[in-house]
Amino acid sequence: MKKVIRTEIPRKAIYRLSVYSRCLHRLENNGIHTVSSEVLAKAAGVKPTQLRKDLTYFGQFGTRGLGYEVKQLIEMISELLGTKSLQPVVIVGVGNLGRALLSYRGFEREGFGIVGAFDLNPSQYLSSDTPIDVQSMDILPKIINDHVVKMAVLCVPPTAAQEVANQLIELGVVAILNFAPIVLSVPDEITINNVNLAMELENLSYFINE
Amino acid sequence: MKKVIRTEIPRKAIYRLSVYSRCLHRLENNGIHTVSSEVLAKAAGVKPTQLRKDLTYFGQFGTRGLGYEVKQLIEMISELLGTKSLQPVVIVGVGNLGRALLSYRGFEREGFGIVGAFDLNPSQYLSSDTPIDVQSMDILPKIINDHVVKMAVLCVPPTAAQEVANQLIELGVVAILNFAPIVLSVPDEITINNVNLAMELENLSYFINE
DNA sequence: AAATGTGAAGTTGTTCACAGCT
DNA sequence: AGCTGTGAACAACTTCACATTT
Repeated sequence: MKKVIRTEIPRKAIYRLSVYSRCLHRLENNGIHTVSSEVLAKAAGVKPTQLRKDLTYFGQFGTRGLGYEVKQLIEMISELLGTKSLQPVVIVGVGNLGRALLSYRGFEREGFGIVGAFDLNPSQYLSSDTPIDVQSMDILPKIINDHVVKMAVLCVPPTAAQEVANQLIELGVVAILNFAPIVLSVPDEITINNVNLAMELENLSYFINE
Repeated sequence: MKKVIRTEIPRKAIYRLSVYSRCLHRLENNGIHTVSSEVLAKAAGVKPTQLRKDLTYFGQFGTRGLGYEVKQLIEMISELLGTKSLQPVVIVGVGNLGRALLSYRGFEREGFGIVGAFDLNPSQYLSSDTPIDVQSMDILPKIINDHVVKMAVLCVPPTAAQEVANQLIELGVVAILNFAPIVLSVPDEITINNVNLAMELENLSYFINE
């Protein structure tokens, strides 16, 4: 039944939850305890009705005549997104981009713990501050098992991406953040999010032509 | 009139052009000269009708009974996206993420030339292979002018993002790839593409809850 | 015969308008 | 009185069905 409900919730609405969460944190830091859909929506760059509709996909969290309690909304969003506990993540493929993501410490800051980096060519890469071990692909199964890893960041070359994705799925990974510029074909129950920086630039380029 | 046509083309269709382009290059490398919407769509992970509809937003490029000429389609897409000539880009904000993007050489590979990196704290950062100069923000106007830069990658902290965006727009930048996790408010004629890695992970996290 | 191009139908996502709480 | 929650209207996007071309 949970599944049925989920298929009815627009993917975009779930993305927006992350946006709302960020805005709410900012409000909280400013000592604001209660917020109306109008104010929060403005901060998030959406229409108030959309915010309200998004929230009602998951339940009723506001008080009519008053608005939403900031703390409670934060709580419920992080509950929904499953970000209350640290989520273990592996990075597979440590070329230029993988290295870049490793030295960028953003993942850790946001509640995701990188429990391993893997590549065909294991090595020790000295990031700006701490050394990071890039392990052999042989160790991948053990690490995924030991840490019960469900999430992977995929930075291998496009030619290898499908194969590695299959491998990850076989090992129990159910969500992949894919940086390889190819369309992965995976079973329905696996979630893929694609990030393609070159595509973002190309897209911008389209809008430049004056 | 050009503008009018454009507003009718779904943003998603323009993203898909990039996908098609990649697939077409792969086909070309495999020595394939002609492709049907069915085959190309499969490679791109979309329905054939969608591919055809997407293309007809821009004109008629196929031959009935035959399909599309690979080379010609590649040509027309890169014409549309404006990727035929090297587009100059500046990176503003060289913290962890900015540094990561600099050492990742993906932009250059895809036809975008980084003509400058800027930060409040100029420095020389030694990337894995070549040293990169991080220049003072004072030089930004000169560089943007000299290279006629229309595109910027924004990696400053969220608190500074809006201000820097305003500055860039003032200087003539019309397209911004924004990595800062805030909603930028800009004039309609400016295009913003947001990339937020933490949000992508949070989104995946939602789908993990078994 | 094969495959594109496209108006129309269908689906999904957004916004409106207002009923219903507090 | 103020602001949420929501069915209904609307808009955007996708898919279908088929006429059209080679």
